[in-house]
Amino acid sequence: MQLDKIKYYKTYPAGSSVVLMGDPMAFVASVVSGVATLSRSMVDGRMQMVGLLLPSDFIGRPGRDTAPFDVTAVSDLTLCHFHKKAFEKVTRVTPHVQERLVEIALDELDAARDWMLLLGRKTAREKIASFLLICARRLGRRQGESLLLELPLTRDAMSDYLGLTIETVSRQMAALKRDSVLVLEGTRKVTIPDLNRLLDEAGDDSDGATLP
Amino acid sequence: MQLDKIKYYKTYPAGSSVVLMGDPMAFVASVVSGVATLSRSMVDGRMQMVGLLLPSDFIGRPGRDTAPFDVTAVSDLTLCHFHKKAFEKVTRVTPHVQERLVEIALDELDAARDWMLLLGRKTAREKIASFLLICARRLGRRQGESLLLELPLTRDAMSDYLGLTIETVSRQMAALKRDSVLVLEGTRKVTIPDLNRLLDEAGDDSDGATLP
DNA sequence: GGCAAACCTTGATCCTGATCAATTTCTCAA
DNA sequence: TTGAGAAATTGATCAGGATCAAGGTTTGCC
Repeated sequence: MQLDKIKYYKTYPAGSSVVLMGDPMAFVASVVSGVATLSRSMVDGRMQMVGLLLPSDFIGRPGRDTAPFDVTAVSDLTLCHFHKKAFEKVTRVTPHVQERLVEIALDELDAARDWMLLLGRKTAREKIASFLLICARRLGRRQGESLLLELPLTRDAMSDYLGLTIETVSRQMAALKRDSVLVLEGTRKVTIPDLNRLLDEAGDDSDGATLP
Repeated sequence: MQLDKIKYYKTYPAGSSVVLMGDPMAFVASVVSGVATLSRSMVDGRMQMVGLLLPSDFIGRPGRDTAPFDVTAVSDLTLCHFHKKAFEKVTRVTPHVQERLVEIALDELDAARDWMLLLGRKTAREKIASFLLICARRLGRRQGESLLLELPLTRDAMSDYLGLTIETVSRQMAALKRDSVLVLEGTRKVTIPDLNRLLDEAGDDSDGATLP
């Protein structure tokens, strides 16, 4: 499609900033590899992650000029960029792409609203379970009865995702491990022996987890 | 515009349900008068408001069939409906409207992300102050130095908005009143003598509040 | 391999907001 | 105007998660 002509790749090292809040944001992009986060923060340093971007996810705000959040590479990250102006010129004459953008925005909105329920009403244990479930859906690989998963975030980033402290994350991970809801190998490799068990722990209405 | 031909009005009494989670949602609409809320809830009854709709706001999910949340009229409510199919037929050939839909979705997404920061990281007092600020921006009327405001929600609905209990909402309202951040006349009428004071209490980076 | 820095865990204590329990104040219909 | 139900306030107590404070483990660099 026409978009192919205006794209270019760019990489960011783990920990580096892609965009800072308030910066002009002259591109849209999609994640090729690696993990990025969107976050908002308060003057005193408190911060809340408001978006988690995995490969194939879209970053950008067609029609907007400045970023209302920080975008950070939490692992080495490769983005496929499009100059925003050029991108907009294409979309303006391609209703199909416009429709897709509405689609993407609504998906993010749904995710944000689930996340709001998590932040506002779930217990620490439920938050951890919910997060693992979200990761499992995107990154999990079946292995016999159980599900193997490599966490995309550090404990610290998980605490920013969930509105908790790092200590509480650590303790609840330990608790879920103690209760055999999960098996840990190191800090990032998680095995989930029984997905329905995890679903219960997350407190979600169990519409049977469908997975890759 | 073409949309005028396919619209119709409908009213809902205070407290009634407009759409239930999982229901097919064959319309899009905009709020003419009254207040509606979007909310998600858990099996055990815990619930979190995820959207607050005031006059001129848009309800609906072009391209989606079922509602992932409850829509409730919290006051008597009048909506201007459009059959979704007809609406989609119009938008498909009207890039301008498509663009507007992306715009609307991104606005909601920004609001959802601020809301996430509030839910995940703010104290009860900051939550209340932030909520009053949001209301003030949409509904406040200048009166000399101060700002007059009629709250669109009960204490109970405020607690669902903020991820608190009704008792905490009541106590923090009392505390802000005690500290002269606001003046209450009855439970719904609020006067804000000094908006910057409220801004400080909300913990937001103070980009001077601009108001009607 | 050795070392430093980052990352993670674990324990003790504290505090904010939840919970439980009465009242009190509104609202509005008869 | 009155009375009943809804909405809101207020008090006492509790508990989940934050905070403070050490240690223990990885990771990666020289």
